[in-house]
Amino acid sequence: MNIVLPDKNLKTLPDGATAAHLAAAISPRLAKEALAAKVNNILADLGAPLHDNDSVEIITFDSVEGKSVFWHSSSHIMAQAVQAIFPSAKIAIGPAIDNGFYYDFDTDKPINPDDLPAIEAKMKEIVAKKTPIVRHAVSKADAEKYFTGRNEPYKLELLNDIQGEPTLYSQGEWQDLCRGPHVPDTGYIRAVKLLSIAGAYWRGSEKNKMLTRLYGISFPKQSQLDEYITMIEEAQKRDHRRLGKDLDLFSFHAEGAGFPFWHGRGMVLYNTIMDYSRAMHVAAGYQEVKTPMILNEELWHRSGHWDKYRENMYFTTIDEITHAVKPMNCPGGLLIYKNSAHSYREFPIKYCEFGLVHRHEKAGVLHGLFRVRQFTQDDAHIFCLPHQIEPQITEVIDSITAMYRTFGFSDFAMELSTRPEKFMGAPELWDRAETALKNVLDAKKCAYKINPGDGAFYGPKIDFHIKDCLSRSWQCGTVQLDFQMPERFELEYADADGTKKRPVMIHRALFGSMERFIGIMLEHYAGALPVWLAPVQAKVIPISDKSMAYAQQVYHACSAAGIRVELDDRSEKMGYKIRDAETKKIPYMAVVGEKEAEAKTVSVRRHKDGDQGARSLESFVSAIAAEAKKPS
RNA sequence: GCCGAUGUAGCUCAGCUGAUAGAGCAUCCGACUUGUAAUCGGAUGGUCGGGGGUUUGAGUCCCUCCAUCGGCUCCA
Repeated sequence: MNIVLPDKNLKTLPDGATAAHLAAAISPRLAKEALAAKVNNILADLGAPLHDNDSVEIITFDSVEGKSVFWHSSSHIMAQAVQAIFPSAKIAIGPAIDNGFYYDFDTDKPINPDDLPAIEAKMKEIVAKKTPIVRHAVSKADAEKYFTGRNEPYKLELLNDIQGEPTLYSQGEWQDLCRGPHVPDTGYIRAVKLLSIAGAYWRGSEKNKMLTRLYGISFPKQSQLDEYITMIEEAQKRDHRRLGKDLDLFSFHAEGAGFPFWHGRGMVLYNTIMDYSRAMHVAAGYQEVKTPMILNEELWHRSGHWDKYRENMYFTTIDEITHAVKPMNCPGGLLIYKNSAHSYREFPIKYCEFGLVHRHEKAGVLHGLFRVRQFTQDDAHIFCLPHQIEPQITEVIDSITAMYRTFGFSDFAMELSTRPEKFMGAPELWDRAETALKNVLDAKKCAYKINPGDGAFYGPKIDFHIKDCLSRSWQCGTVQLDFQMPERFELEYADADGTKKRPVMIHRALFGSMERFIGIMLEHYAGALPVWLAPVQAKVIPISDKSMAYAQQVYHACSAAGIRVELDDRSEKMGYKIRDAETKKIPYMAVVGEKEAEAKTVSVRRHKDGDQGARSLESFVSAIAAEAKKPS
C-alpha cells in the first residue's frame, strides 16, 4: 500500500503495516522519537493499522500534539501510581495542558506534598516496566461493568455522557476510559516531576465536590526536565511581587488585603505611564474627566450594576442613604453626558478618566497587582452615532496595538466575548453589537478567539490578553460596545432633522488596569525597565570620598537635565555600590574618581552590560536625557 | 468562596521527637579612601501572624481567625 507523507511523497509499505512501521521505514531516529501519528489529520496510536492512500504524519515530542500525547500518557501513569498508593482514591479526569498534565482524584484523606516523592517513585517503577499501553474498543456495557467493579463513580458519569462506543486504554492491570491516543508503552515517560497539588471542582462547577488535582510535567529526557525546572526558577525570579519588594516599588499589607501601597519609586513609574497615557488621549481628542468614587444607590439600580454586580460592590451610608463605591466608571460618564444637550455634530464625544474603582474580589483570587480590590482603569467612554461604531472601534484597537508595542509587547492575544447568561437588553441588539465587533476584527485581519458567554452584562467585548512570566494569561485592554446604558439613562442628541435620537456608547480601556499592566510590564522586563520608565535612571558612584565633590557636580548636571539620578555617597567600596545599583536594576551608573574629575568625564556602566568606558560628562548627560524621553 | 500548603528580626532562612530563639544580608557606630557585582570590626533588632486551648512548661501539639502561596470557581 502507499502512504502519503506530509511532504506529499509516497512511501510503499506492506499491507497491515502500522504507523510505527512507517516511522521505522522513514528513519531509525524517527522510529525512536515517534510517539503517535496523525492519520488523515486525526491523531492515532502508533500501533494503528494504516490503509492504502492514507496521509500520515509521525508525531514526536517536538510538536504541540506530541507533547499533548506524551503528557496525557504521563497523567495516566500518575493516576495508576496514585491508586497503587491510595487504593481508595477515585479517578476523575486527567488531561494534558499547555505545560504538563494533571489528574483529578477523590480521596478519603488529602494527598500532601510529602506524598509526592512516593507517587513519583511509583511512577518511575511503572515506567521502568515498559508496560505496553493498549487501546481497547469495548461496548458501553462492558466498560460500565468494569468501572462499576472498580467502584469509579466519576468514570461511570463520564461514560454515561459518551455517544457511541467507548474506548479504554490499559497499561497492565490498570485501565482508564480514554479517547487516546497514547505513547506505545510506559517506558517512554523517562523524566517526570510532580509539581503541585490543588483543589479543583468536579466538572469545573463550584456546586460540585472539590477534588484533589495533582499537576506534573514530564519529558522524554532527564536533561529536558532539568532545563524546564531551571526555566521555572528563572521565571519565578521575575515574579512582579518579588520585584515590587526588591525594587521598593509597592507593597501589600494584611491591614488591607488586595489594596496596593505604592512607594516613592513605584509612583514614579506609575506617574510616568499615566503621563504618557494622558498625552496620548489628549492627542486623540479625548476630554479627561473625573467622576466621584461614591454615588448613591439609585444610580446603580438605574445602571443595572445593582442587579448584576452587587456581590462585588462595597457600600457605605451617607445621611441614611446607601451609597456604593464605584466598581466601574461608566455611570459617572453618563451623568456628564446628560448634563447638557447634544447635537449630532459633536460626535464622537470621547471622555477619558483615570478611574479608581473598588471591587470586592473573593479572598482566594487576589494575586499581587494582577488581581486587586482597588485599581485604576485608564477608562474612556465614547458616545457616537451608529455609523461611527466600526471606525471608532478600529481606532481603539489601533491605539491599543500601538501602545502595547511602545511598552515592548508584541505578543498579545485578542478575544471576542459574547452575550453572557446574566445579560441586559434585547438579544437583537446584542447580535448587532457582536456583529459590529466581529466585522472590525475581520476587516483588520486580526487573529482572535471567541469566548462565548464572557461578555459584560451590558454588551459584548474585545479583550486583549498578555501573558505573565509563568505564561498565565491576563486580560488588559478591553473594548465594549453598549446599547444598554444609553437606553437606561435615556441619552439623547438632536439629529440633523431636529428629532431626538439615542447615541451608542463604547467603553474601552487600553491598559485595562494600571496596576495589572505595571505588574505585567515588570515581569516582561524582569524589572530592568527601559530608561524612560526606570524609577531611577542613573546612579552616580564616587570611587572614594576624595572624588565626592566632582560626584556631586555630576549628580547636579544630570538632575538639571531632568534625569532621575541618585548619588551613592556612602562610605563603601566602589564594587559594593556597583553591586547595589546592579541589583536595583538601575540602567546607568556613572563611576567617577580622580581621573574623571580631572578630565571632566564619567566612566559609564550599563546595567548587565558592564563597563562602557569613559565619556565626557556633557555627552553622558545629553545621551541619557535623550534616551529618557518618552517615545512619541 | 472552595481545596491544599505556608506564616520565626526590614529581607532570605535555620530552629530534631515540647524546656521562653539563631545565621547571613540590610540598618546604626567605628576603622579603611578604595578603579567596575559584596572591606573589616562592633552594636541594635523578634510578646516566633492574632486569639484561645492542652501541658509543670508551647516557636514546636490542638482549635479558631487573619494574611500569603499554588490551584479551582470568578474577573481588569
